[in-house]
Amino acid sequence: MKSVNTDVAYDYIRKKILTGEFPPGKALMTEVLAAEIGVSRTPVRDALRKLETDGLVSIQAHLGASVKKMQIKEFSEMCDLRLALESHAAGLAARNRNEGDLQEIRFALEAMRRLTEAVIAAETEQPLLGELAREDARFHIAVMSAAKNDLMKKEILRLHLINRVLTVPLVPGALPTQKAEVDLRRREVLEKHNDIFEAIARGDPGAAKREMEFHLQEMIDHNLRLLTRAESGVLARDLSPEELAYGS
Amino acid sequence: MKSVNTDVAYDYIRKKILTGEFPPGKALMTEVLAAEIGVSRTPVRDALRKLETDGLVSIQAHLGASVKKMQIKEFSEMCDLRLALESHAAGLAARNRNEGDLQEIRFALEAMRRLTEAVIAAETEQPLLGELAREDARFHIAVMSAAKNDLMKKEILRLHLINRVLTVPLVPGALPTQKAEVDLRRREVLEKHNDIFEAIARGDPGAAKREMEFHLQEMIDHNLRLLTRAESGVLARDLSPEELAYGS
DNA sequence: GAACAATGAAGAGTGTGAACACCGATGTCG
DNA sequence: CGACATCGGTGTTCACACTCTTCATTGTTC
Repeated sequence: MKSVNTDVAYDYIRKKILTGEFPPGKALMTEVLAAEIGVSRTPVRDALRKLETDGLVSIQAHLGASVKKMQIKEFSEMCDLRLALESHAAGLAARNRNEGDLQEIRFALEAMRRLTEAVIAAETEQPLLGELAREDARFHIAVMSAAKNDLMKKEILRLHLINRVLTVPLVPGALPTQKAEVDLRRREVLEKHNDIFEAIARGDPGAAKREMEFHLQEMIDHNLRLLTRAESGVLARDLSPEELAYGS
Repeated sequence: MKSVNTDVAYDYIRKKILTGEFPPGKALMTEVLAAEIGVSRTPVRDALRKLETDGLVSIQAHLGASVKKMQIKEFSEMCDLRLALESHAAGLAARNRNEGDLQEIRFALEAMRRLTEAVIAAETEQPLLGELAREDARFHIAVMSAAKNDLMKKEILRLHLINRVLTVPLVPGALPTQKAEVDLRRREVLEKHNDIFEAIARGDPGAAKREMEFHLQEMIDHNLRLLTRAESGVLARDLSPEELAYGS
């Protein structure tokens, strides 16, 4: 299948969801969307169904579609899934990486280091935070690519996207914290990334897996703490080309 | 969505694929299927799309749908995915299992032990092999249930199904082997299952994970050996209720 | 003169669109 | 407070248009 109009509708709705323009819970009515996009209801229906399998949309018979809204439990389960997959991928990466993979990971890591210091130095962090998050994603994507398992990479990317739809709206200033504390955490995260990189670079699967596992577990705990407190506020960052390309 | 006719079509086609009646590579034409099932083409289309996301069907624009036919590489990647997920789930199971979970796992294990001995004793094994495979599946499903992560369970079940569509056709007598050799392997597999059970029972996540990892890796290697040699022969076993229910 | 490649038409099958049928929700009336 | 009617919206059907494939025919080259 993969027809033109269906793709147009799919890309359109998907982007709106990922940028936060369609917030979790928003009703997605085929007729409205069809008129908005300029196609018939059929390709919109197809697109929604595809988005459902991506995990971005939930659909109930005769009740319509809406942007997926996760419960804490479901979110936590999804994070655990990601932990299992991504740490395994890190182990594979340590085995299968080649020189190009290492370079890509190193680039992302260096960009993160530069941006982290810039963010810590700056007064107003907002614009740089988006960049930092993008480089973070680039790092993780590079690790997955180095694992040389396309199926796994695809699956992890899917989880990343779902993860973002839920966590991005929380980023701004959901939890009131000390800047010094946040800065410390930033440096720790950076060091963790460095540890992961080094384990992969020296070809130590066990260590790479453990480091990634530890890093993700920490991030998950952090996000869960945020989620249990905050519930509103919307701010989206730009997507990396690879993330945008996923599934299309 | 999830409407009646779509579900009917979905269940119909899915069952045909899983029982082997629609072998890998078979073309699935919407019009033919629609007439066969007694509904219109639209719900058939929807069903095929859903089956595509399940990984059982592949669809190309203007070329139609067909039962998924995997390359060795893709199969190997999928197995690795399953390894990552299922071993992680085994670790979780060791943490989260309750008495009921343990009992269910123990039941499946005892049934496997009984059937394994029966198969080894019997001359003509065929009918018992299906039962044994079913109990094997039941064992793994019980472990996943004990992990208390529905998302992960669903994902692993999905992989199990894809796995079966590809491996079941190979089972009969693809690889000519000594009966004594096969019997030895059967006992080893059984012992592995027992090790996994005991690790979960005594609440040792690390051991449970390692045992499951080892067991699956062995199974994967075995299947890959088979796959690289044989290519034909069809024999399907019955599905457990839970496997049949998956996704509906 | 034969073989192969290129081009055209025919056919099969899918993607799309608009109308109809059905279901669930909401509001009103008894 | 409950039952019923109305309405919004989806699921389904059917018909049409389009795309791709395939096969045959023709032209070209060895």
